[in-house]
Amino acid sequence: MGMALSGHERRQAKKREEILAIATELFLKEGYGRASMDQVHARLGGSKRTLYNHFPSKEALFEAIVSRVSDRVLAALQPSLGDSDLQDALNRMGKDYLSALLSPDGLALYRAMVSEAPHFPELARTFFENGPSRASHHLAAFFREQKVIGNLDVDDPQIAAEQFLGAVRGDIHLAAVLSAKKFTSKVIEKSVAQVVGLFLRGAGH
Amino acid sequence: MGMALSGHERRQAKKREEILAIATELFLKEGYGRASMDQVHARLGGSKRTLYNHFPSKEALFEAIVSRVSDRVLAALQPSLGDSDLQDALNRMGKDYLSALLSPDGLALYRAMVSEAPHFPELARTFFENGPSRASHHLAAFFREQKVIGNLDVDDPQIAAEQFLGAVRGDIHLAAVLSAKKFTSKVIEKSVAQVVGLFLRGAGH
DNA sequence: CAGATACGGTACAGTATCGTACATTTCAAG
DNA sequence: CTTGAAATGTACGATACTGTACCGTATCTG
Repeated sequence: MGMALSGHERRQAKKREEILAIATELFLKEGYGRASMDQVHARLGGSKRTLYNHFPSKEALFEAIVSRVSDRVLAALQPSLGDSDLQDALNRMGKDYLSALLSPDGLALYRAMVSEAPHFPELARTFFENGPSRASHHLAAFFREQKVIGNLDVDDPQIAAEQFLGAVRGDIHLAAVLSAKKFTSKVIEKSVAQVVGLFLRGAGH
Repeated sequence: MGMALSGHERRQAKKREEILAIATELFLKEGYGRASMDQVHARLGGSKRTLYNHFPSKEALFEAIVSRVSDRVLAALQPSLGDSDLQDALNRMGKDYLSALLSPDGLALYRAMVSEAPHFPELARTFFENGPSRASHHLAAFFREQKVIGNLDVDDPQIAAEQFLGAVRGDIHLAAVLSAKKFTSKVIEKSVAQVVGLFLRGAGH
């Protein structure tokens, strides 16, 4: 790894980044349907041919964008489940999870995937696997550990994890997706704390 | 109510229904952006002018569609919380709620609203108020009753209701939205049952 | 320096979009 | 039967979209 890049390759990579940066902003803001290659080209300047040299079609450009933003957002979806207190771990985990979902990129990515899933089934599939599914599996593994130790008593850790995260999303996530209204971290923390409280009373010890 | 309809009014109303039926199918299947007035006109037959006489613009037609489908779907979101056993009531309620969300119209409506919320903020607002918000308020009222009776012990019934419904949705709803995969009622029932079980252990008595 | 490669700028094809115009025809009411 | 509203059929504007063609310029490599 770390292959030396020739001048042309560096130049090409730089243009590619420039295109992706501009197109990402536009696509996430306007959505796939309303964003146009002409708009990308207008903000990018230069020739339309270079744009189509880097990305042979609008779909290809969209897929590249989603792939990049996914990596950026979904990385924050499997936060540290440290070895501290169980309650603290769940609280921090829930807060990080919800914060990632409510970030501008998180919301835009969610909208884009829900909107275009029927036309990009493969993309939707990998999004689900690497995003929500991965997050719940991560938490489920933690639940299994805690179950072995005896800190937790749940039937099916996998389903429990999915439902814990669902409860954390609550109505807040959908409200944010629909209205672009901001939620303070106070509200997030309080909501998460109540989920954790109820969950531990139901499954703790 | 029950105003006598003249012949012209009946005729007009019938055409309006015909347009709405065709357009609803198309818009829910293709989404607002990909569906076109020309497609509606092609399937409808007749003149384009009549189409535009009933609905002055594509946006107006979309709003009428969403309003109708909302009424149809969201009616099933506040199912009966009968006066029977608490556990049974929650199970039946959760199953009805999730079934409505996973119905073809429920999924299509959800996709449409998430997709177009930025461009139809007013519509998105009423959708949220009459849909998810109303459902959680309905359940919260039930929780308050049960709290008074002493069957339930929750801090904030409203938040508890939102989180209960969020847990019921779990990952199933998103998976259905993204992949159009069907879920059997067996899976739904089992998932709901586990939520109810955990919830009642945490907040019961 | 010579040749290859990427980039710039503009024009264009071909199609699709929303919405309108206009002359004609069906249909219900008085 | 007369009158007026609703529906028809089809042709258009005007614009926007994706993707291509052509030709000149700049930048890196050998």
